[in-house]
This record gives sequence, structure tokens and C-alpha cells, in this order.
Amino acid sequence: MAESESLEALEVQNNEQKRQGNEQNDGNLVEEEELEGDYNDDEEEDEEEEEESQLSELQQHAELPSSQMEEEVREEQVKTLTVVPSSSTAILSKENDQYADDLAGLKGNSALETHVEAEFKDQVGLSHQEVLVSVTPQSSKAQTQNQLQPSVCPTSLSELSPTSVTQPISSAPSPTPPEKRLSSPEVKNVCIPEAGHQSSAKLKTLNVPVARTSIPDGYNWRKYGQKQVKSPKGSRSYYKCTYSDCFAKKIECSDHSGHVIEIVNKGMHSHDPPRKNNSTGESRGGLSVGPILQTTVNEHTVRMLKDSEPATLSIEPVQETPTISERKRQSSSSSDENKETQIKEEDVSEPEPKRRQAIPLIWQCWRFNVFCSFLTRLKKGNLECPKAVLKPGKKPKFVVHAAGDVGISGDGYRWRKYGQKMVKGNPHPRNPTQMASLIDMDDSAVIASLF
DNA sequence: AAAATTTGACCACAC
DNA sequence: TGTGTGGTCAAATTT
Repeated sequence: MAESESLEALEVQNNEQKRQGNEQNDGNLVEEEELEGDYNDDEEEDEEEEEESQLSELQQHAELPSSQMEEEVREEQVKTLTVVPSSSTAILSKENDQYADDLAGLKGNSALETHVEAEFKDQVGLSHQEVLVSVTPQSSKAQTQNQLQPSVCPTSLSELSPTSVTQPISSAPSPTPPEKRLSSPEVKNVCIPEAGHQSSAKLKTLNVPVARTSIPDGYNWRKYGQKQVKSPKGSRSYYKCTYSDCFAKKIECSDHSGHVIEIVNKGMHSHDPPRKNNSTGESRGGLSVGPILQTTVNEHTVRMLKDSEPATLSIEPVQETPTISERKRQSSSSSDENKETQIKEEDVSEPEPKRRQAIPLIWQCWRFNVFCSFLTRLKKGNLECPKAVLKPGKKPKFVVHAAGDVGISGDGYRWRKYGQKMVKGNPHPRNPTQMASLIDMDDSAVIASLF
């Protein structure tokens, strides 16, 4: 708790510094960033102090020579803190309270976390960044490392961020080349708020690039609009596929902090999807993130669920392609949905039924989120789904919880499931006939079970 | 200079 | 009819 208090103090201090800096620099963005860099430095110093106090504990765990451990810890701090993006106040803001609270108990064992990390590095013998890239999700250690992964996001997003990893880097040539946006401005846009959500007391330095305004799916999207929405508070970005004659669109919903919480795909691409790459692309693209889950949710389902008016609704994905083991894993963490981003595929009555049989509704559930959610439930001792709570008068949401992992779906795209839910009604009613083609037996069974 | 993004305005729809 | 929201346009701005 003392740590969180110091964090608050830091935040206040930082805000003060920024205020002063803004006054002096007249709001110059560059200057502000520099100031925030100073802030990071300050924080780093503070962090180091904290680390000093933790050092003894760490040594007990790792039984490493003091100098060695200290060097390691400092190295960790440097790598972590120096990449904390601008406007990092969000990282320490109240938005983190949720995770801070959730992980408060864990924080009490902060040494343990660091120990785990150190231990992992010890065992693997990799540098921090190497670990971040190569680690695979099989244990809590991996989870912990995964949490740290975001910390390097700003330095080399295109290489290290989970999202970018998901990008089919070496995948076959897509109809349109990968967006250069992948490594650009939007990154900070996403990383920062994400960190704000994902970080906890001990994870305050973490920067989780879970969301970016444009999920790398191999298509080229042109943003044509953005709107602020009140409920949920945040913004909505509108994208169109830049491919000629392609009317595919997608809407990305972000929360107030810029964290993408939902992605709705509308319409089908009139061009071939990116060829899936079974080897390189997959291994690089996000295997490190785990198996994928694939499901199909359609307008029809939404309507039906709406009529049912459940306060909360949660189902398992109905159409998926992962292996049995993957499925097991997914079901084991099916209720993990903290801050998950949702990708929803909405068919917009475009004539391509055959293709749409495999319309994937893939939700990515970052293991980090899963881990945090796990910790939360562990602490609270329940498995409730907070996000499923509906506000009075609001349309019910169809929430599908599923752990995320990575894999190749039947449509040749690479998806990673990270959350799933229904949102407000779709303005484009779906053709029932088409719908029929979208609902396979499993879908029907699941839907039927809901009534 | 071109392309992409941002953002205010506009329109349609629902309540 | 007035208001709020969702979606889109397009000029301005940024990259």
C-alpha cells in the first residue's frame, strides 16, 4: 500500500511538473513529452529506491549476489521505465485503481512478482526483451512476463508489442500491404491507455499495448470518422477498407482512456483475404499469445438475445477452430474478460454466403488480461463477469467470455480471441436467409439453449 | 506533395 | 417536435 501511495504522490508530482512545463512551454507537445521523459526519469529514480528496498527480498528468493541482482533489477527498470510513453499519467491514474485494487494482494508480495520475473530470466537465460518476445504462455511465469511485455512497446512496437506480433509479418502478400500505421502514431494512442488499465501497483511501469486503433488483420483500413460516445464513455472510430470496390468497414470502440474495447467488422471484403502463413507467420504472428478461438455471432443472434432480455448473458463461443487442448484452455478461462477487446463481425447483407459460412468472430483475450482477471477472481473468490452488468434501460449485451489464444481460422485470417460480447442493436438487420448460413449446428444449439 | 488522420458538421433514425 | 445517438462526409490538419 505504501507503494501505491508513493505512486499517487508521484502522479501528483508529475502533474504538477507537467502543469509547470505547459505554462512555460505554452503547451508545446514536444516539450511536454520531454517533460514526461523527465517524469519517467523521476519515477525511475523513485522506482529504484523502491527496488532498493525490495532488493533484500529479491535476494532471499533468487539468492543472487547483491550486485548481480541489483544490476538486473536496474536493467529491468530502465527498460521498463524509459519506454513509458507520454501522457503516462494515465498509467498511474485512477483508472488503474481497478487493477491496483485487484492486485493489491499480490502487490503485498511484490517481491514474489519480481522474483518470478528474475527467476524466469534466470532459467531461460534471456534478456528481458528476449524473454518478452520468446516467452510462451504456459505458466504463471509466462503470464507475468507477458505483463511486462508491454513495457517495451513504445521502443519497438512493430517488433515487440503483442498486437504487432499478431500482425502477419511474414504472411503472404495481402490484397493490400500491411498498414504502415502499424508502427505509427496510433501506437502510443493505444499503449498508453492500455497501460493505464493493465498496470497495477507493482505493474505501474507496465505498458500493455493490447489495443491499437487498427488491429492488424492484413487489410488496409482508412479511418473516415471518429465520434465521441457517451455510453460507454469513449470514442468510436470508423474505418473503411481501402481496397477498391471493397465495402468492408469496421468500427473500433474505445473507452475513455483510448483503450479499444470493441471492434465491429461490418461487411465482407470483396477481395481475397491475406493468405495464411502456417509457418513463419503463425509463429511470429502471435503464437506466443496462445491459441485462438473462433466464433460466429450474427445479427440474428443479437436480436434473439435482445428479446430474451437477460440481465447478463454469457455463452461459450459456438464456432471455433482451436484444437482440443486449446479449447480446454479457453474454457478454463472463459470468464476472463477484463478489458478485453472485442472484435465483432457483422454481416451487412452482402452477397457472399459461402464465404460467410466461416465468418469468424474472433475475440482476443490477452493473456495479460486473463492473468489480471484471474488474480482478481482469485482475490475476490468469484467468477462473476463485471462487464456483463447492464445498465437499466440499456440494451442487453451478449457477452461471450473466452480466453484468447492464437490460431488460424478457417477463413485464412489470423485471429486472436480476446473477448466477446453483444452490443447495442445493429442498424443493419440481417437477412434471415443469410443468417441461416451463418449459424451452424453448434450455433443453433447454443442459441436454442438460451431460450 | 501526397496520403492518412482528425474533427466539426451534417443527416437519419429512435425515443 | 425536440433531443440524443450513430454513421458518414469532407475540409483542415498532420505525417
